[in-house]
Amino acid sequence: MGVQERRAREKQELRQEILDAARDLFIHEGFENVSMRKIAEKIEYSPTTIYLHFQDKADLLDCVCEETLEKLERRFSAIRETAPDPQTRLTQGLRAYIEFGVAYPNDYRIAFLLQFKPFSEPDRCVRCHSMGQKTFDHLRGSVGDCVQAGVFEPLDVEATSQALWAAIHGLTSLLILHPSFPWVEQDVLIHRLLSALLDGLKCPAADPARK
Amino acid sequence: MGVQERRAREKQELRQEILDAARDLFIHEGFENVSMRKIAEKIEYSPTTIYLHFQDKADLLDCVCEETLEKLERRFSAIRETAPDPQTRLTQGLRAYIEFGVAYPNDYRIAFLLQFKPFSEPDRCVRCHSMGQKTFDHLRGSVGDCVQAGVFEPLDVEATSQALWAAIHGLTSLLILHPSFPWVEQDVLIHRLLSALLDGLKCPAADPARK
DNA sequence: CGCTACGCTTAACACTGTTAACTCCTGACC
DNA sequence: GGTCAGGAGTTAACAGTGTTAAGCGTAGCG
Repeated sequence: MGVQERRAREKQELRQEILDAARDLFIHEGFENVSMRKIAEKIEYSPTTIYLHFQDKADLLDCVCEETLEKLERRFSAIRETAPDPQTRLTQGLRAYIEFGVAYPNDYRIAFLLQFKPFSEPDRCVRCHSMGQKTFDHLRGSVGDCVQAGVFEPLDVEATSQALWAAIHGLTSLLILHPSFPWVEQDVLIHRLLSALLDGLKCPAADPARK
Repeated sequence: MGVQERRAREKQELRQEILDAARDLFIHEGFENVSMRKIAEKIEYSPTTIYLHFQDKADLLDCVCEETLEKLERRFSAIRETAPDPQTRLTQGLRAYIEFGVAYPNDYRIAFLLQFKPFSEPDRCVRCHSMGQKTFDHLRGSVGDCVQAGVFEPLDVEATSQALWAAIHGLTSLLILHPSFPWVEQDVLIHRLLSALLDGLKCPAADPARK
């Protein structure tokens, strides 16, 4: 009886242990600098043991990526709870996205920069795919609410959400990938991007104080 | 006498041959799927010959990247010649950037997505670094001209240029890296991003026809 | 002719992800 | 209690990677 449950639990525990080790190494040493043997060494098992719990290295990455997206999703949920109105919810969400990426560059890299490679089978990264959708829903919801509230002109919510994501992803990934570029002060840059974007969407009547 | 010149020329020719083979393979099979041995096989030399002309694989990538940036820079130069006014020059430039990335995804990937990795010595990618600056100068120039011409409000040209680059890089790289994402029609998306951005920068007085 | 310099190759090293074959132990059944 | 099955974990190996050290062979010079 209960022996099976115990075994299953132990198996699950080891799986989590592998995942923790992998995430830790990926983040601190970079995905491509971490070998299966290094992960194995960290958890003090043989390399092949990992393959009893994960299909391959990409599968491991997929699972780590899912956890990262969950973390990001929780931030958005928290903002949704506390933001007083649609516009600040949207603004805070966009800022939080960029700041998340800057604060955890390697997490971000795993989730958005190297998870989806060209020349790889498209049926990969199943886990993080659905989690990614869930995260994007927050953005879509925020934009939709802004339109409903009359903050934005009536516009294509889907296209606008995608455009906003693209813009903030661009800034985040450039800050991560090109740290040596002579960027202006980070807050200034973020503010410049967000204000340009949002000013371009706002209903003129909604904010007469706009100079 | 002249034998040295001939030898130098032959050396240069082989170097270019390696570069051509490498670029071709990188673009068609993806950088990480191309080994030094594959490149060597293509040019019918031994793998170690490559090391007589390039420091290592990353150096090869750097050179390919430089060529790509030159190609992009030539596009911008062409636009500069033909565009009738600053605003259309800027718009066309931004569009051209995105379309370049979409048309040559692997070139773009090499130049902007995997050239600058974290965890790599910062003194790498020397060549493409300066070429990248030259390319960015076009954008900065366009934005500056728009401000001068009164199309844009007086604004921080540097920060705005960087924000614009970030936004279009974001869209370009997402379209490349996440082709399976349910994107809206591409032209709609590009237009949505650009119009939101530029509307947010324009001097209200400059375009009274704005609805 | 002898020699040197250099272009190029062979062989090797220390890795990589991944698989097949094997061991060994534990729990279940007769 | 003895036998057997299953499965967790191992070792050994394969085919490949980037890169380097050592050696070969020839072309050009004195």
